Amino acid sequence: MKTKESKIPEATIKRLSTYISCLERLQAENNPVTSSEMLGESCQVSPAQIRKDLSYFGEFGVRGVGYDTKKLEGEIKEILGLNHNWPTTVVGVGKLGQALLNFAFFSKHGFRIIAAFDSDENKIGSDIAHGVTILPTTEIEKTVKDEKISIGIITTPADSAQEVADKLVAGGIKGLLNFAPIKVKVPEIITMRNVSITSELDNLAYLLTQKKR
Amino acid sequence: MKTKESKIPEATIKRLSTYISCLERLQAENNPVTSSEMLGESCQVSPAQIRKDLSYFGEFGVRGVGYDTKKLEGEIKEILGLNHNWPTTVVGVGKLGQALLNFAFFSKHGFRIIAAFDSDENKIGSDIAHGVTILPTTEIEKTVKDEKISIGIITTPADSAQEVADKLVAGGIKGLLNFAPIKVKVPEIITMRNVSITSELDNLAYLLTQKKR
DNA sequence: CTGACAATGTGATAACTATCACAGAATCGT
DNA sequence: ACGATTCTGTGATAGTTATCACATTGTCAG
Repeated sequence: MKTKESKIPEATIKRLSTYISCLERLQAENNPVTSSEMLGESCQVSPAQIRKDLSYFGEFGVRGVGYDTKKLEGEIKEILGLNHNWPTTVVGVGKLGQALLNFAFFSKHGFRIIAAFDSDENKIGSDIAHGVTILPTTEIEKTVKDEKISIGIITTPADSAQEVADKLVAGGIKGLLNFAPIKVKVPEIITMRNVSITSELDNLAYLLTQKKR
Repeated sequence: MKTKESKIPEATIKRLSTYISCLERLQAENNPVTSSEMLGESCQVSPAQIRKDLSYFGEFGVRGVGYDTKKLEGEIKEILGLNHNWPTTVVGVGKLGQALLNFAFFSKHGFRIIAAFDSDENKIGSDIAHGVTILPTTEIEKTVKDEKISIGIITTPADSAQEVADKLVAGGIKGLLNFAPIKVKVPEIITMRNVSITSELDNLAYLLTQKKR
């Protein structure tokens, strides 16, 4: 895989991820080969867009034929770096944290959950995390350092999110995914993404309001 | 509020939602008035961007002074339609569904949870939904119709998401927010948004992979 | 071997979004 | 009362992303 010099639109990366699941579905439906048109149909993206997205990274199809679904899935996973084995942790074992820990997706995409943390003593050592060890949040820095954990997922309430992020950063975390409804500040070097459930709902409200007119 | 004819960038709408929570924080920190610079600092958006975003909808500030934090928050909620009291339902009372039902945000932003649905009989009538009635999924169509529910939140596993969406649509739902990791197909008239936790994680993996080079 | 065909890969173009820079408007001190 | 000051609102501009259209390349039948 040769990453062509220039920079890739963020939207392209987002779509690559959806292509993976569409390719999985196409395989399950017995399509060893697909076209940009068929794939586009399957994931609601224009065929030209798909070809353009892929062209940033190389040539994966065969002209006049299409794409090998299985091979293309592998190529995209390679591009996204899903074949690295990312040591991951979840901080905040509330309902949302439990939902994530219960999520088959992780192992399939190369994320290995090393540990979970919570500030509630009653949860320490309990079985709610599907086999994952739950440690007190005081152990975050040490554990991240010792286990070389590179990805942290924050599923705490808003008011402890910043504090938890600081601890993860102190331990040497590389990337953070924040579900708490607040903007967490971290040093430039840390890769940070926020998932804002609230803004998705607000967005929906806006679209519906518009439609009424 | 006068919506100027032209169409608004989706990114603008996304940001408006974050402005709300930043304005709340600024108020909590005793700032009755703020500037585009201070607000920008607070939510990591450029001052020019904020002014441009607001300018699509009217004039909300005072030149030489800034914005009344409380008033601006109200104006943005008005723009987004968060004062409408949206009857809402959650389908799928697993961990993620429970997390959402437990989420104070809803009432503050005008979403009123009318009912929740699950296919698991043991959950019907149980107390896991924070006071919200849990009904069997067979009741979806009727309830949505009777209660005039306009927003549906899908938090089922992937394999029942489409089926559930169909029932909601049959009941006359207006907008859907889908958390299931699959693209659900609905008629054009329905407003649909997908929250893809998987693609956020994939995105993070990609960014980290890049950084290594 | 060759020509008809099918679907990719990509340069050119159009559409959209963000940034810049400054004119305009309100406040405050003297 | 007025000039200095401040910060908004916005037209112009630059930058980014998606779409289009077609040249290119591989397949397959006869």
